[in-house]
Amino acid sequence: MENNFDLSQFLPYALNQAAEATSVGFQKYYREKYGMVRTEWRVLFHLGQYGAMTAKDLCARASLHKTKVSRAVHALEQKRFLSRTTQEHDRRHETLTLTRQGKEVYADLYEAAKRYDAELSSQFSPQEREILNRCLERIARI
Amino acid sequence: MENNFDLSQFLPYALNQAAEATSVGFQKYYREKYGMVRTEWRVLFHLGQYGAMTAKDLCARASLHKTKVSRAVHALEQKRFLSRTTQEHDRRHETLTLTRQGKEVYADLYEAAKRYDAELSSQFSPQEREILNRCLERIARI
DNA sequence: AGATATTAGTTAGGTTTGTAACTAACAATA
DNA sequence: TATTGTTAGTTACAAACCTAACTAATATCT
Repeated sequence: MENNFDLSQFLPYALNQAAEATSVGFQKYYREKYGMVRTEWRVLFHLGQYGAMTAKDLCARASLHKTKVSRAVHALEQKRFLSRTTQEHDRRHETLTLTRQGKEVYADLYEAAKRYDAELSSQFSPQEREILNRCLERIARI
Repeated sequence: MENNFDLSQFLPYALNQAAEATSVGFQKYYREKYGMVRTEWRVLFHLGQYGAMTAKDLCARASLHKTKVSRAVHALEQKRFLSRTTQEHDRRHETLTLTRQGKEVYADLYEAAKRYDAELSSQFSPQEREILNRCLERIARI
């Protein structure tokens, strides 16, 4: 068994370590300021970026399980960050929309994310950053 | 607010999505074959790659919390994949060592990981792969 | 030596997650 | 119009997790 394969270079492992390392810093922000957990942040961000949609759409877009989304939506509703309206033509669907407050929170987190990302990016050359993005995107679509 | 910053390019998010995507496939393997969960796999791999060590060392190396390690060690002990021996000179420390069976499992998972990694890597040029590794390593050390 | 502090690892209690079973609304078929 | 199937979203229960408090062993200080 040749020893050419190191744990630290095993892609799933390296990705997890890196993801964990970067998440911690940002998590602190939305957690302390708004009492949100990761899934809630994701749901909020998706709604902020792509506009109102159903929970189903959100699941597909964010690769989140429907139970996770269901709970996050409930939590965000309690915080008055979003509201739901049942669709008339099919009462099984409900449209999720950010409230004014939700939009404000989104805007704040958006700016924070941009700053945080810029800070992280400063560790890379433009070429590295470009390749990194490209690779991550490709992997996510597996 | 310029729209030059997309969620899918936010590093923590992109890393998490990529990590999740790659983990699923491999997880299936050690889960179904050995009934192991992620932390157990990590502990086993660290012991396999770097040899016997204490739980404390493992925490530091793998960036895992001591409670997670404690439980994983317990589970792996139950499965007879590792054994512990209290150190004579300081009875608070216990050395974790893979059993013969543990080493066999490690060897199997090692080969599986290598195959899986090769499969993933086939999606990248050598240059991309090199830069990706380098970037991930740098991020993990934040 | 005796009191206090530190360290390695475990346990406990509340929270979050994951899987599976559920409800309610609609669709399709007979 | 009953029956059966499908779909969007929720709930229940068990497993996993996090934080904090704990035990036992050693180190330090007086």
